Amino acid sequence: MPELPEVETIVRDLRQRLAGVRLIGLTVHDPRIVKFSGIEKFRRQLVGRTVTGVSRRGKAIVIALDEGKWFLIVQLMMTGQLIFAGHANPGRDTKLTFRLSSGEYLLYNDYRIFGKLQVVSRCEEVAYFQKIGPEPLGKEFTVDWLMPRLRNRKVSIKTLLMNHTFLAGIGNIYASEILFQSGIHPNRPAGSLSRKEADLLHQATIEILKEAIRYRGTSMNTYRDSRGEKGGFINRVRVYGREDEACPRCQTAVSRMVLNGRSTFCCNRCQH
DNA sequence: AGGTCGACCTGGCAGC
DNA sequence: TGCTGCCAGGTCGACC
Repeated sequence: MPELPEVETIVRDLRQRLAGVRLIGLTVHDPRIVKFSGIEKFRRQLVGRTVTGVSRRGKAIVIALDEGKWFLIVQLMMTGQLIFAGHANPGRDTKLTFRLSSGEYLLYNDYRIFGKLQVVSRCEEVAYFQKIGPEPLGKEFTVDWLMPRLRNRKVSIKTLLMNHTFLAGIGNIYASEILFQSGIHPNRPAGSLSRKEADLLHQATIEILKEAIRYRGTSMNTYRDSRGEKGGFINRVRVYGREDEACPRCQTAVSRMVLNGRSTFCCNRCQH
């Protein structure tokens, strides 16, 4: 479900509402969501600790506890949600309920149970952090970084954009949107991009992600922010999920194809 | 090494 | 109505 803009939206909200808040209780409604330790250990690692910071790396939420002695790492994967509630009533998909010292509750919902929550003392212990590439909105991501890394790659540029060991945080929706914005066809071998095209791709990546954060992300289906609200970028999506609708640039029908097993949307006339 | 594919899960929906 | 098959925003490991 959530990609970089959605996770960033959630992180900014959590930072406001969780800073200085103590976790005073934890109810596990579905033990299958506790995957990295036993339930009792998981509870002991969390209950009584105070949130001292919230940040993001790739699509993972990093919640610092007790001045960074511990970290709760949350990967929402496809269908995870972190939602504040004024009551403790779990919904059908609620897997965890945190009771907060602020009087609120924080629900972890996840109907497919793909999500991962783990408590570590050092973030480097998390396998995902060991392998992901740079942040697309960070200083390291420049055309000079990008260009040599495209060279000789035969994989489609869309598949490469979604590869988190290459670049962190871009998933299926934004890969299609970024390529439309760049005028580059998703099918193009990554190594075939010219310097000019790499430049367009670099610009579009930053523009689209920033715009999506400004609109609080995209809700195709299950994404909700920490208030339980949908993301506003759904109204600004150019091609994703718009098969047969008019391309916003040239009015040609948007086409859908499958690349690497994932739905991919583009305009065959605007994107080369 | 780089690239591709299925597995992990559940539920909604289209089609018959 | 009720069944079947397909689809879904991510990540990992097995395989070629």
